[in-house]
Parts: sequence; C-alpha cells; structure tokens
Amino acid sequence: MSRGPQPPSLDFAPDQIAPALLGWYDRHARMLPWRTPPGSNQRTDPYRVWLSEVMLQQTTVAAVAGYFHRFTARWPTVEALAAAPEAEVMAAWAGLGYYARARNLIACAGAVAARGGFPDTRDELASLPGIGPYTSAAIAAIAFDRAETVVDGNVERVTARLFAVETPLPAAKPELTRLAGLLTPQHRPGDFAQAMMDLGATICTPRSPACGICPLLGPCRARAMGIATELPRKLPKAAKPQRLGRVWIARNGPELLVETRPARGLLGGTLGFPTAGWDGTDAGPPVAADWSDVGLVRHVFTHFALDLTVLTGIATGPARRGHWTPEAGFDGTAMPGLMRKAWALAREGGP
DNA sequence: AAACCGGGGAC
DNA sequence: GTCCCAGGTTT
Repeated sequence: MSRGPQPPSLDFAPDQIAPALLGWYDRHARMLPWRTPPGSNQRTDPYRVWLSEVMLQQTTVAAVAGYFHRFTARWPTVEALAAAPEAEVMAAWAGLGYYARARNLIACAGAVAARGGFPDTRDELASLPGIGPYTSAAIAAIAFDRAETVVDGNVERVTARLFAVETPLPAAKPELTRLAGLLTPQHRPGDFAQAMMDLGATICTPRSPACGICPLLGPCRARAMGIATELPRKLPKAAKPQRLGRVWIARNGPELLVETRPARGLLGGTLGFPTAGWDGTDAGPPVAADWSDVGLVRHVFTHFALDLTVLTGIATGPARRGHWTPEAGFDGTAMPGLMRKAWALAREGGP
C-alpha cells in the first residue's frame, strides 16, 4: 500500500499531546456562552454549537457573544429560527459581517428543521449550506462526540509550531491537517478540539505567545528552535486597491429613503441607503433633491478600501430606487457597519 | 486554483 | 492610524 510522506522524527509521541492538553483544558477552559464546561455530562445542544461556530467563522469570541445571546433569546431552537422572517434574521446579523453567512444560516435552519434535526455525522453536516470542512468537524466533535479533526486558524498555528512546519500557508494546510489528525484522541474529541482553539486564542497567540505557561512547552519543536513567533509562515498578501463611491441619504417629511441590496454579492441582502460608483454600479441619485455633501466615510473591506461620499437632501420628486420608511423608530443597527457610519455622519451634518 | 465576502483587536 | 487575523462559496 502506498503511503504519503512520513513525519520527520519527533521529540514526542503524538498521542502524548491530547492528555496534556485536556488536563490543561480541565483547569483553564474559557467559559463561553455556547459551551458546556469540561467534565460536565450536560448534553451539548447542536443548535447552539452550530450557531456559535457559524458566527465565529472569520471573527472573534468578543464580537460574537452579544449576537449569540440575542439570537438564542429570540430563536431558542433551530425550528424557531427556520420559521423567522428572513429580513428579521438579516437585521439581527447586521454588523457581524460576511452576510453570505447569514443567508446560509437561514437556508441551513430550513433544511435542518425539514429533516427533523441536525445530522450527527461530519459528511452529512458538510452537505448543509454554510457548513464546510471546519464547521462540520466542529459540530460532529463537540455536539456528537465524533473523533473528527477540527482545523481552524488556531489549530493551524498550534500545529505548525508544535511540529515546526516551515512551509508557508496556504500550501501547508494539508500537512497541518494531517499532523493535527495525529493528535486527535478517540476520547473527548470535542473537548480536545476546543482545547486546541483555547490554547491558540489565549497562549499560543499569533504575535506574542506565552510559551512560559504553555502546557505543550516541553514537546514544542518551534519553541526549542526559537522560531515560535515566526510560525506559521504566510505568503505575502496583495495590497488593497482604493475605491470611491457615493451614498444618498434622502428625507421626505418624516421618512427616509432606504434600500435592500440584491441578495448576492457585496453586502448582499442587507438594508442600507442607495449607493453607486464603488460596487460595479454607476447610477445617479435615487430621487430628485438639492444634495449637500456632508463628508466622507472610510471603510475597509476584505479585498479593497472604500471612500464613500455622503450626500443628504430633501426629496423633490418620487423615488426611483428603494422605499420610504418612517425615520421615527428607524433602527440604524439593522444595517452593516458601512451604512451605520454614513448614517451617523448624515445625522451630524445633514438637514 | 483563485476570487469573493466585513469587522475587530493588537500594537 | 497600520498591521494582522480568520471559513465557505462561487467561478
């Protein structure tokens, strides 16, 4: 039988790592709203695991906690979430970013409710919208005690350092996944996955790892070599281009002109004010008005930076785009960060 | 394989 | 301010 490349000879046996890490986790696990404490036999609710893991994609515990509380208070079960109006879910997600996640969340809730609950295997989970290799392994391990290997950015960093993998990401990803698999125990795989992520978040941090208090200090090869802070190596990233655009904030008596963006693409499906010039469109004002330039909003997206000129005005004709909504009770927090900034500027300098 | 998706924290 | 971080889907 053909074998892949064998690991270099190590100073430790891979199966020694899980017991050491689990011992540390039993003492130092972070208390998180979606987590059941280590050792407790409390059942882990797959709905809460799924919701937290989707929210945590590309973001941090601190950013997610408030959203998680609001979602679970309002929609305590996946069936409740599946039954919610889409616009309410999008509004509750506003500010968290990557809005395709919210659209996939809604689609996934519908699929899970229709089949009578979450599947309990990684492959079935991975077939659901918005659930890829990371999230499927995390739910299978944490909620269903399956011995799946969970690989996120924390696990990549811990593993790269432990084994001193010097190949830059993203090319190193398959090797790091294979090495992480060598560490994954059959017993308590969910706690092990969470322990790896806690270690990466609190001790084995990107810039200033606290190696002195690390439970894996002994076996860590990068630490021994003095290159822990340099790993994982990454290919240099391209500079972000600068884009320019305009946003129009129009009033008509007590009403504001707002618009729901197309479901796909940039800020897809989110509420905001009509814009042009930065997102592939080049439309004129959405309504006739005597526009005043009240300033510039700067915002940085994943792959470009944006300077958006904010224009305010009193409508003198019918709206060509969007719809009028009463300004009284208008909730700026139902919009993404970019539109919140524009709205804040308009309230300072607008009519 | 590469491009497309926002926002927050550390420094 | 500037740098750095972080999964899934689509093409």
